[in-house]
Order: sequence, then structure tokens, then C-alpha cells
Amino acid sequence: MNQKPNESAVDGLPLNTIIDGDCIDVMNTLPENSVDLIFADPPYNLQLKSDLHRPDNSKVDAVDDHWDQFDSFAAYDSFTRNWLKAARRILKPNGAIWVIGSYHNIFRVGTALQDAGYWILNDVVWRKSNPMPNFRGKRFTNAHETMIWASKAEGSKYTFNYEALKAMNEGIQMRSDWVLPICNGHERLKDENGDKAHPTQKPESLLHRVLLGTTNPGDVVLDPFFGTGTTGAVAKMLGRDFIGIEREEAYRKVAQKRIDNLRKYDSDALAVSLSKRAEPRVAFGQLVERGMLRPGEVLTSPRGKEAKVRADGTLVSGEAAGSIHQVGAVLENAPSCNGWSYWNFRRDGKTVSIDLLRQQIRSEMRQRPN
Amino acid sequence: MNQKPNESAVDGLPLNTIIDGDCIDVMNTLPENSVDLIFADPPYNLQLKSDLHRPDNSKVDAVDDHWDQFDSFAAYDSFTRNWLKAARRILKPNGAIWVIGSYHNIFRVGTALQDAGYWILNDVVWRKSNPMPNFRGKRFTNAHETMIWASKAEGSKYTFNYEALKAMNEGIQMRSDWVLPICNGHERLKDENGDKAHPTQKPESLLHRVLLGTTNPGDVVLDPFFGTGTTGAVAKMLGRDFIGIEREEAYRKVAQKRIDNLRKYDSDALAVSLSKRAEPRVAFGQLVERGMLRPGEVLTSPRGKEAKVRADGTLVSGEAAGSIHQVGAVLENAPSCNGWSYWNFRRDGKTVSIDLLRQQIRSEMRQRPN
DNA sequence: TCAACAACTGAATCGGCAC
DNA sequence: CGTGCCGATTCAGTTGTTG
Repeated sequence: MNQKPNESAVDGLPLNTIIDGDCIDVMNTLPENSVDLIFADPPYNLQLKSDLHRPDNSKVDAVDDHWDQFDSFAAYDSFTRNWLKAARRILKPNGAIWVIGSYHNIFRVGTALQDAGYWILNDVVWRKSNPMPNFRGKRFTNAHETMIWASKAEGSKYTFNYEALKAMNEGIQMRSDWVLPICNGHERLKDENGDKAHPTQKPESLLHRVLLGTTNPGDVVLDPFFGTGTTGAVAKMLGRDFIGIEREEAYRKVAQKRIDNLRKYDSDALAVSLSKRAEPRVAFGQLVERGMLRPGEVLTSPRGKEAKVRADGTLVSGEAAGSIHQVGAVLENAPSCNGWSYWNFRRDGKTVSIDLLRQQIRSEMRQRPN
Repeated sequence: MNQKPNESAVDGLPLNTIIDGDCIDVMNTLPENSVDLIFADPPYNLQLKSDLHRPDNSKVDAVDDHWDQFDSFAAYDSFTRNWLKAARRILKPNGAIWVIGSYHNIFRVGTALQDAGYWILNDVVWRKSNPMPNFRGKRFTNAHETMIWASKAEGSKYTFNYEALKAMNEGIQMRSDWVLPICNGHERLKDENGDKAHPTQKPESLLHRVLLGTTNPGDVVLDPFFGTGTTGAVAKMLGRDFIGIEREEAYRKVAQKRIDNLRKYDSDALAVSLSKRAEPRVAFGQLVERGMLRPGEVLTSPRGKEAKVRADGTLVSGEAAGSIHQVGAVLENAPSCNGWSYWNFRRDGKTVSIDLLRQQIRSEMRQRPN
């Protein structure tokens, strides 16, 4: 394990380990408010009544492992509500959860999430570019799975790397439907017999988008149904810490080997496009103080409105006076206005945005903090 | 009304009419086992906290109608279970139901459907080609809605026109995700003031696919939340009988006029919107997510410039950071640059264009349209 | 008449921080 | 806790106007 525990993490967390046990029992041993993100791929409660066969009579290796049978919806609901409750206790107040499922279980999960006090932020559809066809031709090809993204509570300040996701999507904001291939080829882990090691291994691309978009480097990501450890593998590569919980020894062994053989990406490759919100705040008055703008100087709007700069960093325009934002909003008769992008000044015969001056100050601050 | 009652229909059904009243009360007056399909677009129970403005300061005309207000999840669940129970009674034994919703309500609906004894056949995702963006950059663009398709009971011999749907989809099995534009333009009904007649009018293309795929000509289709009557309009065009239930007089009037006036024009418009397909867009970030390129990997230009790939699909090269196009333009001191043809990577000792990777993804997408 | 441009719109649980 | 204020934030279209 070449990944070190993170400074900001809560003491006593078993970081970057795979824990043997039932996920509810294990989560109940962890400290409350200690985990940044939970990614959960719970059993699907598949309702296959008999073995499914392809048209050529070869048998489909369906999900029929013993852990995936539930007597009734009631049993599944009880199981779901219990693990969601344990998960919510260990989540930090501003933490969030992702749960993935199909129509067999996702409606139970979504209802339980809402009832437990989680606040749904989006449902995200993983649209598979290469799904298994519907061999019998009796239904639509089941070509997607659904993920629910929810914060611990209404009003939580969840992490969302908007600009990074937008950059990843050619400059257009990321939508709630993601087109990604299913996990196969070299990525699909095999056991000693060459069979697939886990029936529902998720693709790393899916976790890449989840972790890049809704965690920061150094965050703690817990996966209560770790399986073959896709969550841990991607977390390690992206410089996040993980905690995995898995009951089946065979899965734990495959996952541990998989993760040990991975390296973390260079940290400069993990830097991500930042939102302007993360930039330090600059008061308009500083431009006046520093002489970048003089009291009495006239600012102009895109549509030719004018305002005069006062010595205290406020503007006057006719009856209106106040901050660059307030005066802009009054002149435009708008509920609000970003004065930084609204106002311009003249230099050497050219019209320049006042935001350019703010950027100068910010770049000075970066070189010499304080 | 130029549509005649169907021979096979149960006697006493008010075919091809719009009934005034609460849907539960009205359904309870209809004979049991009498309807082939129910399409329901119930209130979504949106919980809007305050006004939302676009970045240009214009106000979003949100759904704030009284019929969408519920006090709690419990109240919404009670409402849902009641109308689903009434609906199930009037469904024929081999009948089926479609319910459409968003993450606000669809999990409650799905759970209630399962609990009431319906048998879910698929969840189908309507991927909107032109959704409203997320103006605040706080979440993923809400770019889809979910429909649940369920039979009256497990083992029902529901209708599924597999070949018709396959033919509609260029010879490939119809998948569980449908790309269709939202309802706007001439199809969007307006009131006397020129405002939208209904806040959530569904596109005819959506109902066309539902009715063509899961009913036969002459079947009876009931819509308990008829609104402006998209279900009735498409049913009439496709030779199915409809029963609409709607409480609001204004909606009933608009719907009646719409259905009475159906012209050939409508089916032309339908054909156009059905043939619309989203152009496959490939973002450079997808190559990184999918592991085709690794964060930290170095790309080279034809003249030997280098840049490093970051986890969010942007590049860094010295001071320059941004998209493959932006960084290429900076390094060449050019106004613009096609990053796809500019950048190369190394594999097995050979230099390869990144465009080759894009072509791989494109070919995957082309094999499975829609 | 047409092209170019401006204005408008859609089921949305859409801030954050200092005081 | 509330109040006040800074200041960040949009995609794919359709309709209407201008030249």
C-alpha cells in the first residue's frame, strides 16, 4: 500500500483497507461524521425465476449468488433501511452518497433514502454503450442503470466540481445521463478458472466521474459493498482515501491484489479546473486605494450607462449610489448584477473591463500571499 | 369526434371523451377489467424554495401550480397508492401501465407500484435532447425523466410489439433509453394570452413510441391526468380509443379542441421529431475516464511541444492550462487549434494521434444508435 | 426573400459568507 | 439563528426583428 493516510481525516479510521464483515456491523464500529463520500452498489434483488437462456440455449451466467435472494420486498426494504441508517451516521454533515441500482431495487432504495432524511441531488442514468441484448424480445433492452446522488441532509454543502466536469465534457455542463461502456476486456477481473471474478463489476470510468465530480483529493470514500474494489482502485489512482467493506473472502483477495498493483497519478495531474468561487475575494475599493482607478473616473456599461467612482469604492449614477453591483442592478432594473463583469473603464483609448484589474490583484496575491 | 367506439371494447365505456372529475372518483365508476393501457403523468411533487433566475437575470417560469403541492412524502404516497389501486382495478388482466416522473416522485411511484402488485417490466429513460440547463452550476443538468412500464401482475401476457419497435429503430432492438426533444415550437399549445397552456405538456413523439410499442389498434388507453391531451391526440392518430380524466376545465377545453382539430400536419411533425437523433459528441475527457489515456500522460505536438493530461480531461503545458484546443492554440500562438488533430501520444514505441481514440468511441456509438 | 441577429424559453427540490 | 450583500451562473432550440 503506497498511499498514506490523509492529514484532515478523522483519527482512528482504517484508511485504505478492506474490512471483513457485514457492512452494517462494520459501519457501526466507525466514528460518526467521519466519511466524505459513500459509494454503494448494493445487491439488486433480481427476480429471475428460472435460469435464463440465450436463443442458442447457452446459459447466461446470471446474478444468482446466494447473497442476492430476498424473500420479499419487506425483507429488502428492511435491509436497505438498516444499511442506509448506518451509512448516514458515519457521513460527515456535508458528506454525500451515491447508490447504484436497476429497476428491481432502485425505487425501494430511493424511497428509503428520502425517508431516512437524505436529500436527493440528482438521479443519474448510466447509459451503457454495449448492454446485453434482450434475448427473448419481450421487453426493451435493459440498457441503463440508475444512480442516486444525495447529500446527508437538505442544505448540506456537498462537494460538486462543476468546472472540472464541464471541462471533461468539452466545455458543456455535465448532464444527468452518462454514456459509458460496461466493464469488460482487460478491465474485467477473472478468477483462477478464467471466469469473471464478480457478477456485477462496475467500470472504472463510472467511478472516475463520480469521484472526480463529487470529492476532493484527500477525501475519505467508503464502499460498503466493496466487491472487487473498483471504488478503491479509482480512489487510489485519484488520490482519495478509501475504506472497503466486503463479506466474501474471494472478493477481498481479488480486490486487494488489484489495488496493490496500482499507482496514484501525479499530483499535478490530479489538479482540476477550479470554479471562480474558489478565487480569493477582492473588494472594488482596493482598485481605488491602489490608484488603479481614480475617484471621479467614469465607468461605462455595455449599453452606454455611466457611473462615477467615489473615493470609498462606491459608484454614483444619477439618483443611484452604492456598490458596483447595486448601481448596475438599479440601472438595468434587474434583481441583481455582477458589477465586475458589467462595468468598464477607458485606458489609452480602449474600453477595458474592471475585472481585468481584479485579475491583476489576484495574480499578485498568488505570488505573494498576504 | 370522428372516431368510433371499438368492437372489442367493454360496453359502457365512455370512449374518446374527456371526463371532468377527480381521477380516483371517475376510475371507480368505470367497469373493472376494461382498459388495455393506462398512461399516467401524475404531479411530480416538486418542492421549489424560491425563484430561480437565468444568468441573464430573466426569471424561470417554474411549475408552481396548486395541483403539484403536497404537504409531505406521506401525503404524496397516500395519493399515489390510492390512484394506483383504482387504476389497477379497471385494467384488463393482461393490461399494462406507464407512469412518468422525475427523481422527486418516481421512487415513491415505483415502490407503490410494486407494493400494489404491479409487475415492473422496464424502466425507460427519456433522455431530453434539449433540456433546461442547471443555471447555478450546482448539480448535473436534469436531462432526463423516468418512465416505469409495468403489467397488472406477474405473469400477465402484456402487449409488446417487438418488431415494430425494432423497425422504428433502424433494425436494432429498442433500448430502455429514448432520445427525444422536449415539447416546444408549434406542438406546444398556447392559451389566449400566448402563454403555454399547460406547464408540463409531453411531446407526441414520446406517446407515439409508448402506444405503438405496447398497444394494438382498437385498444382502450386511459389517461387519469389528461392535461392538454397528448395521450388522446396520439391515440386518435394511431387508431386507439382513449379515455381522458381531467379536473381543470381550462385543460379540458384545450385538449378537446386539439383532438377535434387533428390534421395530417400533426403526423408530419411527429415523423420529423422521431427521426431526430443526437449527434455523437465525444469529449476528450472521455478518453481519460475510460483509461485510454492516463492522467499524467504526456501528449506531443507535431513540432515537439509537450503537455500533460489532467484527470478532468484538461491539459497543462507550462503556464497554459485548458482544453486540448486551448492549450494547442496557446503553444502555437494561434487564434485557434483543433486539438484532435494536433496532439499525439505514445503507444508501444509509436506516435499515435489522439483522434484515433475518438474514432474508437465513435464507432462504438454508431453501432448502437438511439 | 432571406440571412443574420436578438429575444425568449423549458417539470428546477439551483449560494455563501460575514456579521 | 436571521439579515444583508457580494457576485457567480446556461444549452438547444424557436420566434420575431432588422437590414
